[in-house]
Amino acid sequence: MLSKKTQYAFHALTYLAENQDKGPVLISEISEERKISLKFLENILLELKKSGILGSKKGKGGGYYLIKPPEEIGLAKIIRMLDGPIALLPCVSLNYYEKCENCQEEICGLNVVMSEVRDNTLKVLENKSLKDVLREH
Amino acid sequence: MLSKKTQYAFHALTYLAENQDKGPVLISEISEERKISLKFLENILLELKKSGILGSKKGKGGGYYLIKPPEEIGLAKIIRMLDGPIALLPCVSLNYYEKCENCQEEICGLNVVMSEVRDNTLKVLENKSLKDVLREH
DNA sequence: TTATTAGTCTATTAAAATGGTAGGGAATAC
DNA sequence: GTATTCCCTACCATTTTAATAGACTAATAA
Repeated sequence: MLSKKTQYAFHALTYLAENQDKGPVLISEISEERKISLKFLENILLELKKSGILGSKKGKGGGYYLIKPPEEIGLAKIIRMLDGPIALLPCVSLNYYEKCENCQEEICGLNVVMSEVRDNTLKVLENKSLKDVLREH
Repeated sequence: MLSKKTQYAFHALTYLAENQDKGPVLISEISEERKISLKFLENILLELKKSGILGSKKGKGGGYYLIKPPEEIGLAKIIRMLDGPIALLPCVSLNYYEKCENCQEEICGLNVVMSEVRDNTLKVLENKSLKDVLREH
């Protein structure tokens, strides 16, 4: 399951996407509209900024904003940034690969099946963007 | 990611499947062969027994054994038993459904995408059995 | 230049989940 | 009846998760 953090991130990002025309949006506005703890949301948005998805502006008229159009922000990327691996096993993860301790991958049947699961999942997540999960699109 | 518990369960189950002819297998044998902490493995096997996948026999000559042929033990079932939901969001889980707090499912784009992910994942996991992950099959 | 606004950063915390351990109890075989 | 083996309950340490606190910095407006 996705963590609350990632779920909140999706809420925040879709809100930002749906209000792109308004310029920078206040953390507090997103927090109120999407019912997310203000301070928790602060951390999340900061992390998204550091990952290069969001820009920000301080002072009056400031806030957060998307720095790329929604259709260029892939869902898989968002999940990986906040939750880490998408794969079900470390030994089949493309971005967070780790060798299995007590199993030889070459003859491991699980490896094969879990690779298939991963591919099926990524087929969806890598081809869908923020735009695909907006209310109006 | 699957928990260690579930990963160990797969190890143990494949070991049992590969040694079905030998009758009941000792926990300690599985523990040694697959390098799993004995006491932790005890808990796991017990849980699998309670879930109706394994049988056991006490005393000399005792141990654990599969009570169904490997091809009848689906991978999705094993994961759900030990790790819970397979879906990425509670609101798209078939077996552990929970309503999202601050979103209306009818108009939620994430819901649609995550349902698709779930279906793609289950397409694999529900159609593969223990037999499909054995070394020799 | 000062007050205000709004994001930045570090630390802390409480609760839950994870991974593992301990040890006695109960059933079975010999 | 004793050795064997699973059964059961409780416990523990560590990590992760979700959330909070508060001081700090940058931008803007008056």
